[in-house]
Parts: sequence; C-alpha cells; structure tokens
Amino acid sequence: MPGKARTTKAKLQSAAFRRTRSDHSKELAADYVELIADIIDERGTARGTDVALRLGVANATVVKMLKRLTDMGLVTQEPYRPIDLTGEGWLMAETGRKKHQIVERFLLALGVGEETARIDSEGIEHHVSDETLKAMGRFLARNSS
Amino acid sequence: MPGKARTTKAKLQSAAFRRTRSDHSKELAADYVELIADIIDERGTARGTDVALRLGVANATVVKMLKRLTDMGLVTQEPYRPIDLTGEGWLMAETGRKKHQIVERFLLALGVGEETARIDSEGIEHHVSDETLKAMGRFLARNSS
DNA sequence: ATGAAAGTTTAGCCTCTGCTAAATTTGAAT
DNA sequence: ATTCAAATTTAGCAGAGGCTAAACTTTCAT
Repeated sequence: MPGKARTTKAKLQSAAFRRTRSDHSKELAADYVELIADIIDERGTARGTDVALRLGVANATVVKMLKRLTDMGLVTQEPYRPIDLTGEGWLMAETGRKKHQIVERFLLALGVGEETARIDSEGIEHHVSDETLKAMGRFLARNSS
Repeated sequence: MPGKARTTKAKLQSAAFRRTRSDHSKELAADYVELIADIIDERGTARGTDVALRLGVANATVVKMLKRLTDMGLVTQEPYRPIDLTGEGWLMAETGRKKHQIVERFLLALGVGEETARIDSEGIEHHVSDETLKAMGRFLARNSS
C-alpha cells in the first residue's frame, strides 16, 4: 500500500521540520536570556544597549524583544531601568550555558579549532536533544584525560 | 583598557549571532530544495502538495516560497505544473544531502538512537561548518569498521 | 541646579514565513 | 464532451523579528 507508506513518511518528516521551525523562536529567546545572564554576571547589571551591541541588533529591537520575554515570564523590567531575569530566566540561562559548554568542549575534543568550535556550538546548541547531549558527554568522559 | 576589550568582545559575539540569524533563511531554502530533490528522485516529479505535506505546511505557503526560490535561481516552474530544480538547485540539494548524511551517520556512530539521529541531524545540519564536517568525517573513518 | 550625553522608548515601516478561504486550472471518469 | 475532484494559485491576514528617526528619561559634569 504505497499511499499509506507515503503518508506515514510525510508525517514523520513534517514532524521533524515542524520541530526545527518551532525551535527557532525558542532559540532567540534563549540567546537573549543567556546573554543577559552573562552581562549581569560580568558587570552586575544589564542594560538594553549592552544586549543590542553584543547581539548586533538595534536598541529598538531589543526593547521589543524584551517585551516578549517579559510576557514569557523570563525577564522583568521597569521603564528606563536595567534588565533583570526571573527565576525561570536564570534557570533557562543556566541550562543553556551547560548545553553550550558541552557542545563546545565536544567539538574541541573532536579536533575542531577554537574559533570554529565557538561559532558552530552557538548554532548547534539549540538543535541538540538531551539524548545527543548525553552521548557527547559520554564521549568527553572517554576522551578527556 | 576595559572599554576596548568590551567593544572587541561585543563585535566578535555579534558577528556570531548575526551569522546564526542570516542562516535561517538559507536554511529554509535548503530544506525546500533538498526535499524537492528527494521527491523527484522518488516519484519522478514533485508537486506542491507533496512538498506541503512533508514540510507540514499549507499549500499556499509552498507556492509563496517557490516564488522566492525561483527568484533565487534554484527552481523553475510554469503555472499549474510540477516543480523542477535548476542546475544550481540540484547542486545545493546534493551538497545538503551529503552533509546531512555525514551528520546523521556521525550521530549514530556516537551512540545516538536512530529516531533522535534523524531529528537532530535535521536541525544541526545547517549549522555545521566545513571544518566540523571534516572532523565528523574523520571520526567516522576511525570508528566504522 | 542645569544642560548635554547616554540610554530608553515609541512610532511607523519592512520582510519573511506562516495561515485560511475563495478562485482557478488540470486531469480523469463517465 | 462534460463534469467533478484534486491541485494550484490568489488575496488578504497575522505575528516574529528587524530597521530608522524622533521623543523622552536618567545621569553626570560643571
């Protein structure tokens, strides 16, 4: 029954693509939140300008995004004040950092150069499932003396 | 000079983020083109409906996207006719397939399950540089008997 | 204490990628 | 040959994520 097989394949495949698409918005949120956490840790306080500068984006874009992040319960802000993360925001940042670190160290262990590891891990990070992350962790355990 | 250091760091980082962002549109184009190639190989001809079904997207969305892909010189189409790839389109599809295959086989070799390997490779594929791809290739050469 | 610089916000615009509903075309069965 | 179902296209909408320019706060020096 080729029709049935076709449908099944399509369903499987579309699920994967759908996941990839839905990842994209979460990805951006995670990037913002992680970056804000980094900035707060570095200088005690995060201003919109810092975020805009590091993300390579206009101030207005950051403002708009922060509104969305506020709605998602990840950041808090009062007008004209620096940005703060909620508990959930910190949690997300922490999770992201761990993930990022594993992926980056994994690429290095695989023999990839520092610069490339840094760049690629940024892109790959958000598409790695827990299962794959675990496999990378095992590899690191085996291959780091 | 902390100000200088800050600026440098911001520039490096923003470049990475900018790359990630600009990747997204290319990514989608690549997904469409690869999928069209697969469908043509499988059934000789690719219709918009097949693409929509497998991508998990509405027909109208496919139509609109095909227009963009046509402008990019990747596909050709006459109204109400099946979709064709240009030479450039086939080239992109072939490149993507090879990349995809390496990433997927790499994940499998790393000990990731089939289902996860399929899904994660779909997401990761577009964020892997040539250098990382080569490193994955080396790993495969070492670890497949 | 005030005025300029730095930072933030608003307003209004754009493109991309999606959607539904309605029109149109094609192709196949009667 | 006609009709009808399936496929395609058009029209119009939405939301995310960008931008610039202009308005508005805050902060800091003088």
